[in-house]
Amino acid sequence: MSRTGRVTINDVARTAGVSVATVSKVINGRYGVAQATNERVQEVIASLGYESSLVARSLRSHRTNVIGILVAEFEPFSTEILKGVSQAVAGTGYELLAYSGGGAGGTDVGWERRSLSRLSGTLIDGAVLVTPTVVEVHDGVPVVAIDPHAGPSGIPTVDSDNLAGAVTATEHLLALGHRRIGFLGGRPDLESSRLREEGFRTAMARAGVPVDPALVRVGGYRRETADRPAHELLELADRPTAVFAANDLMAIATIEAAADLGLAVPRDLSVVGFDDVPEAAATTPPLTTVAQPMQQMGSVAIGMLVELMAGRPVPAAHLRLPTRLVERGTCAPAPVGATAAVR
Amino acid sequence: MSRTGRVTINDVARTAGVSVATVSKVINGRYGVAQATNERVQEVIASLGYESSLVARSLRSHRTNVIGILVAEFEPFSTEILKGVSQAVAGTGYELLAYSGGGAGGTDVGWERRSLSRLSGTLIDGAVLVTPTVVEVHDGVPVVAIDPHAGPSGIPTVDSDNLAGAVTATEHLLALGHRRIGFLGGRPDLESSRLREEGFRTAMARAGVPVDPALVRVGGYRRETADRPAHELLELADRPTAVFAANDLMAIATIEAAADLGLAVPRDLSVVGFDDVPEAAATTPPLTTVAQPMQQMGSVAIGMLVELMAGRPVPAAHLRLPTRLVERGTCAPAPVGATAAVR
DNA sequence: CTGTTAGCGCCTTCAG
DNA sequence: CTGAAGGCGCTAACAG
Repeated sequence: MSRTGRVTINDVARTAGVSVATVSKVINGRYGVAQATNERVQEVIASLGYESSLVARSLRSHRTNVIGILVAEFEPFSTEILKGVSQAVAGTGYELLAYSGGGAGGTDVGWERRSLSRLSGTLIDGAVLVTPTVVEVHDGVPVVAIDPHAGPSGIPTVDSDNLAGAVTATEHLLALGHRRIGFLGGRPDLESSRLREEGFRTAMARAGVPVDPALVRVGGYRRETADRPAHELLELADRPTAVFAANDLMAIATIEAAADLGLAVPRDLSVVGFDDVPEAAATTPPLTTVAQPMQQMGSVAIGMLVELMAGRPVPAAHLRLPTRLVERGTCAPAPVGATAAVR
Repeated sequence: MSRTGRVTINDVARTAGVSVATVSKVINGRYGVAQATNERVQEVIASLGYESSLVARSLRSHRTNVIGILVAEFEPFSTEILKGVSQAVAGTGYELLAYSGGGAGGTDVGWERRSLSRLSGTLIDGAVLVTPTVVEVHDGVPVVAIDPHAGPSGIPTVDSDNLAGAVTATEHLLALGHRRIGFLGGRPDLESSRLREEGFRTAMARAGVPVDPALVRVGGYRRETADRPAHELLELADRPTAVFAANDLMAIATIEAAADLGLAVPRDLSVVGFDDVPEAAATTPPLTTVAQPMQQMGSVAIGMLVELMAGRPVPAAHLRLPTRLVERGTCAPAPVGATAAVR
C-alpha cells in the first residue's frame, strides 16, 4: 500500500512475506538471515526501488554519515567554500548536506544556531558553519566554523588573514600614488569587516595619510546594499580617486556605480576588492582584489571536522590562512594633480 | 537530562513543568493554552535554546517547508544553479537543503534516485534534480529536473538550447577561418553532450567541412578527465587550429594543455567552451564560451516546483532557455596557411 | 534463523 | 486547559 508514493520498509516486508526486522537485517548486512530469504528480500528491494529513509534511520540510530554545511544563503563566497568541501569529502565515505536556514538578507542573526539545532543530534554527524554570527558550544555534534563573524572563539575555526590582506590592498593603492582613498566596509558587527577596516586604517596611518571620515561607508557585503553608498562616495564633490571595498560583491557594485556616473575604471577611479570570488575576473575591467583561499578553507575545515568526528583532538584549533593580492585591471596610478594636491 | 547535548521537547516540558503536548501547542501556536503557561514555556524554550528537530517533525507531519536540491557534487555548474535557486526561494517561506549523494566522479549512475528516495516523503516537500542521469516518476513528491542527462521525459524539465549553442560556437570558429577544428565531448551517455556534438557536426556539415574523426575526443566534462584527451589532441602531428570543448571545465583543461605544450592561445590555438561558469572569465586569456543562463535555470525551476507543490499544474512542462556566445579572448583568425591548405 | 517488542523525538487525537 | 496514548520508518535487543 504505497499511498504516499514512497515505498517503506513495510512495503518491502509485506511483499517479501517477512517481517520488517528481517528486511532491516538484510539492508544492514547483519548476520542471521537465511541465504534464500536474503536473496528474496534483495530482489524485492530492487524491484520496488526501495531506499531507506535517511530521516527514520537517523532518528533511530543517531548516525547518518552525513556532514552538514550550514550557510545563510548560497552566494559566491559560500559556494566557493562548498566546492572545496565537496572535493575534500570525496573518498571519506561521508555525504554532504548543505542547509540554508537564514533569510536571504543575512540579517537573520542566529540562523546558524537554529539550523544546527534542527539538524544536529539526528540528521548530521558533524557540521561546518560558514560565517556564523554567533558561536556557542551548545550542541552535541562536532562543529568547525569558517570565518565566524565574531572571530575565533571556543570552537575550532578556519579563517584567513583579513588584517594583513587589507593592509596589502591599501598599500597597493598608496603605492600607486592615491591619497584620497575610500573604504566601503561590510557590516560593523562582523569581525572580518572590522579587521579589513582596521587594516585599511593601519596602512593609511603608516603612510601618514589621514582618513577622511566622509570616505568611509558601510556597504553590507552585498551588491544591492552597496549600490547606494558606492554612488554616494562617487558623487562627492571631492570624490576619492580609489576605493577599497571590503569584498568583491561591493567592489563590483562600485564598478557599476562608476560606469553609471560616467567614470572610467581605472582611469578615473581605481578599485580593489576582497575575496577573489570567480565573478571578480568577469568584470570589465577584471577586478584587482585580495584573494582568500576559499576552497582550501573548505577542505581544511572538513579535515578538522573528520578528525573531530573520529574522536581525535585537532592539533590547531584556529587555523589562519594567508591572503594575497591579485592584480588585474582596476587599478592605475593616481592622476598627478590629485597626488600633488595633497602633498 | 541532556545526555546527548541536544535539547528536546521533553527537556522543555520537564523544565517548564508541563507536558510535551502543551509545549507542542505553544510552538505551533495552537489555541488552548493559558496565557501564563504560554509565557513560561516560551521563556524556557528561549533559555534552553530549543529548536524542534526537523527530522522528528517531518517524520510525523510529512511536511517540512524544505525544498531539496539534489546534485552529484558541488562544482561550478551546480553551484551556479544553487545561486539562482537561493535567490528564487527567498521570500517563498521555503528553506533549502542541497544534498550531494553521488560519489565524486559523477560516474555513480542512479544517485538521484537513491538520494530522492532517502529524502523524499520525509525530509523534503519537493525536489530539484540537477543533471540527473535517469528520470523516473516513481516518488511521491513533486520534482523538477534541470538539464537531465537523458533529455526531457515525463517530469517537468528546464534546460538550455544545447544544439543551437553548439552550432553558434562552431560557426564562430568557422567564420574565423578555422577548418581543422577539434571537439572535446562530455560523455556519450549524456543528452547535453550528445546535442553539443550534434551541433558541432551540423555546423561543420553546413559549411562543407569534413570532420576528422581523430579530432573528436571524449573528455568526461571534468577538468581531470579532460587533461589527457586535450593533450592527445594538441600533440597530433596535424593538430587542430581550434578546439570546441563541450563545457568550460574541459576548455580550461585545454588551455592548460596548450600552455603545457608551449602553444599560445589564441595565436596558435583558438578555444571555445560551453556554460560560461564564473571561472571562464578568469583564465588567461579569458575564455570565449557559449553562455547558458544557469542562475535563471535554477530560479525558473523553483518557480515551477513551487507551483507543483501548491497543487497547481505547471503551464510548460519543458522549458528551454536560449544560449548566447560570449566573445572573450581565446579565439583568433586561423593562420592563413592552415585555411589555405584545406581550400 | 525469524518475528515480536520497544522506543528514537515529535505531533495529534482523545479523554480527563 | 492539560496529560496520556498512538504512530511516523527504522533499528536493536530479546524471544520463539
